[in-house]
Amino acid sequence: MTINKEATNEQAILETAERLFLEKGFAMTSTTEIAKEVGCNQAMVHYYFRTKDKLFEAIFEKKIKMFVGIFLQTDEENLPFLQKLQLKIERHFDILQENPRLPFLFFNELTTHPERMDVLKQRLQEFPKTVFHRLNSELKIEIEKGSIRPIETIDLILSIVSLNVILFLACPIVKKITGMSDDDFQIMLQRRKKENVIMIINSLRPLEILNEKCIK
Amino acid sequence: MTINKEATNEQAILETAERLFLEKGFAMTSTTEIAKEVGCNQAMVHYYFRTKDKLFEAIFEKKIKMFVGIFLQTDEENLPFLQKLQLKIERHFDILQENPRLPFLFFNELTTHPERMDVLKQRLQEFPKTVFHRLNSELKIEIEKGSIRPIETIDLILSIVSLNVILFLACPIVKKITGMSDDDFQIMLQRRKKENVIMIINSLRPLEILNEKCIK
DNA sequence: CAAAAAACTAATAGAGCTATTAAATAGATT
DNA sequence: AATCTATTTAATAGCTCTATTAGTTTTTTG
Repeated sequence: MTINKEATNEQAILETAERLFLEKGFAMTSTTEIAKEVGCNQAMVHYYFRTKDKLFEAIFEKKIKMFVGIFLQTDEENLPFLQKLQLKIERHFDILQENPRLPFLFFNELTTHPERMDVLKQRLQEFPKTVFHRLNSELKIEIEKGSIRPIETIDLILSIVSLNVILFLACPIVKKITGMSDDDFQIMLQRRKKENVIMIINSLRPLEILNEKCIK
Repeated sequence: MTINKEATNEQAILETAERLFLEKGFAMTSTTEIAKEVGCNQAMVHYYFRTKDKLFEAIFEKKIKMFVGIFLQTDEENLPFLQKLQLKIERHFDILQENPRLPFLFFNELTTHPERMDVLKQRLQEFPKTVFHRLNSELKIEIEKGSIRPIETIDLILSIVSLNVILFLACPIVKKITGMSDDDFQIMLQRRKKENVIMIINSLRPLEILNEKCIK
């Protein structure tokens, strides 16, 4: 019990802090509040983590590692391009669903504390150089074959991230404005996951007619 | 000069506050800082706006009005559906380009201060009932004609907003990670505006082959 | 020009927050 | 049991922030 408890207090602070930071962001969460929720003295938070900032960075870095790690998974699949793409989109969506508040935290903290981007950049060093280039070369092949329309790799990535992320970012807003229940929102999420795949893959089809008819 | 200056001080506070709130959010901006930037006494901020919260809401409501107002513009256009859609997407993107920090402010403040959503909801009352339904009925007609694939109206709206918004939200992150200059970013924005239109419109084409080949 | 109103400021109350310190308690070790 | 180490706490220094108050300066107005 005691050995457990010793490990438990530091862990409890970490977990509570994570929850509160994700809920309300760094600025709106105080060490006092964290301690109150854990049920310990406020000084304990500083005993284990020295500063609020260090506590945050411990959590932030962990989340970045987790997030990036999954993308660095080697694709064991030897599938056609579009099927691989579909799996990637779905996997990305799944990660978000498991960490629905992560986009908020990332955008919010990286915007209000640009210096935190250094951790991110350092952590992401190899990310563009592997994931990006892998996707890039596969994409170029498909475009040359004419099986998908011309598109910049960065645009495709941005579009996938953007479509997948929006509902998690807008979740409180959508719920409030539509008066939707949690269950309804979950249903919407499921539909949205499929819709995003269709959206992306359909949007990659060669243009032809479109050029004449719609885009000036 | 004096008459000008009197009107000027309140105005200066409003403008400076707007800039700082957009830059760093509500929590990270103090009335002391606003006053310092304006070059006036900190009590002035409270003289004109009583509380920091009221000052924020004055700005927030103005921004919402502006943002919603543009969408409520009657579409004088009597164009084919897809061309109208293209114009809407482009107009939406333009508004964002003129207010690049607005998405950050909206997502950030509505998430950390859910009570602010009441202002938004009240302000948006007729928005869904006009814009949404107008798009909805036009969309259903096109779907029945078979000229575009089946899609929920809310999904289309979310996709447009999401694709248009992402770069403005991710701006600091993208700049930092890619080391891109401001000019390069502007170029990217221009490309992205076109890409989003192509993306959306292309993604609305009927499915057929896709169903068999790619989506299980 | 005198009185009234408006604009402005210095000072500060009062609250909350981070971080530290010094002391107390509990657990492990010899 | 005595000592040492790790954990925990109370107290508080020191800071920053919001908001108010009471008084001063400036502008307007009769």
